[in-house]
Amino acid sequence: MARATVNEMTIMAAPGRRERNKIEKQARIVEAARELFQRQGFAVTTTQQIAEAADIGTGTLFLYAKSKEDLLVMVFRDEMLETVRAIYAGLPAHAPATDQMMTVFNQMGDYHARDPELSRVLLKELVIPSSSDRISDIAELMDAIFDGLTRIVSTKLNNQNGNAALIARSAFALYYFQLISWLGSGFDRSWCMRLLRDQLSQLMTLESN
Amino acid sequence: MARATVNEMTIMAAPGRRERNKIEKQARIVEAARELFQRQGFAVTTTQQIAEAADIGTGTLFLYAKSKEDLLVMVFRDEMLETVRAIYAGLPAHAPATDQMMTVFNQMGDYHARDPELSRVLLKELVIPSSSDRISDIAELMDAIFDGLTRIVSTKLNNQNGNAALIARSAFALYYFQLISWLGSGFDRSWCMRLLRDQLSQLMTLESN
DNA sequence: AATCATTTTTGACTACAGTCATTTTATTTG
DNA sequence: CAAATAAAATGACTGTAGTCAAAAATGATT
Repeated sequence: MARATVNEMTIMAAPGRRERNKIEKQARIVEAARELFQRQGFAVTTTQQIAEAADIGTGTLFLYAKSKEDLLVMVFRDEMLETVRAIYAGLPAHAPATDQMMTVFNQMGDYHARDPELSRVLLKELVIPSSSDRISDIAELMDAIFDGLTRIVSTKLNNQNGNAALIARSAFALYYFQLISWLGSGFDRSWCMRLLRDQLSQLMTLESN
Repeated sequence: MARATVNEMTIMAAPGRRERNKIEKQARIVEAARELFQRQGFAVTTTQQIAEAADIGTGTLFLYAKSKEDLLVMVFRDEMLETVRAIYAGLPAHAPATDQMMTVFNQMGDYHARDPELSRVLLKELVIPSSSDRISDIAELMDAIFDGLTRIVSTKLNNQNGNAALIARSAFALYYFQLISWLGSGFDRSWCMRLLRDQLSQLMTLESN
């Protein structure tokens, strides 16, 4: 009878009402945070402002993000994944491995150069995340980058692919360190990039003989 | 006469009273901070507590450190420099370069393992320092590490030393990234170290042929 | 529909880092 | 030595991130 029907609907919509509300709310929060961080900067934006813009209570915000910094990672997460994929997609196919890698890293650099202030805070949080949720998010992002690099390395490599993964990881570590030198310690960007190129080409020379 | 004598003394002690007070006060602050951070942990220690333990006013603290985190870097600065020098001094002389480097990095790891919680906060601050004073401090520390690594690399290397410096820098970048993976993202320490060893030996193989 | 149980939201509240106008202390000058 | 100047210290105060006990919303059960 009617009862059964109602139950069915309830069950079908089960991962529904509440779940969807949460997702939609989370999206609102992230959007509000993005807009405010980008327009005003991280430091001057208050969590109150974000909560207000997302039309939720102060306390609610911290059910969705562990901290203000955590929020910043949420904001960047999708955008960075997207960016990384776009970079790999538009890669000149038949260039030497070092050049290809430098193209990737330069474009990632461009991305951070759009708002160095914000990227600085982000980097701090990427290094030591404040929640385990964020650790997985970051791992996902890094894996995407690793995979791309591994592909670049292995196509240019005649030997086993166990090495390719290791080299890709090394390449990323080298990039990361230069990123920190640039954004964190104020070294000149192009100086860092030149150094990185030297390091990468050294890394690749080893394997190509 | 008396006047002349007084003037002389005043002049001789000129880089004196005030300067010495400041230096002594700074030392008291750093000691107080060290003791409290190590005994209680960074998060639960308040700047009030530190000021009180150093026997100064709340506001005075921030004339000597730009922030609570800055204070932590001050605490670690000398101790780390010391540690690094000790590590290099006690290095087994005739081991392969990779082994020597791993000895260095393992001992640095031991140092951080004593208080991972504190090292986590420290690492965050090393990556993006909050004052330019600290940038120089950190640069000094890193240079000390670089120099040692460069020495290791160049003794084991037949070719030019321009390469040695570059390799040393790469080696450190690889270490840094594994340190972050371990302390920041919770990867297993020995897993990170094994990976690092592979990366380093790959790096060194390149040059030895 | 009414009741109960569970999950989610809320904003008043707390604790604390960092600031700043005022006061204290050291140094210089007449 | 006293007055004037400069440097350093101070602690009451502010703004804000994050908490938590109470309330509202949702869903289940009869």
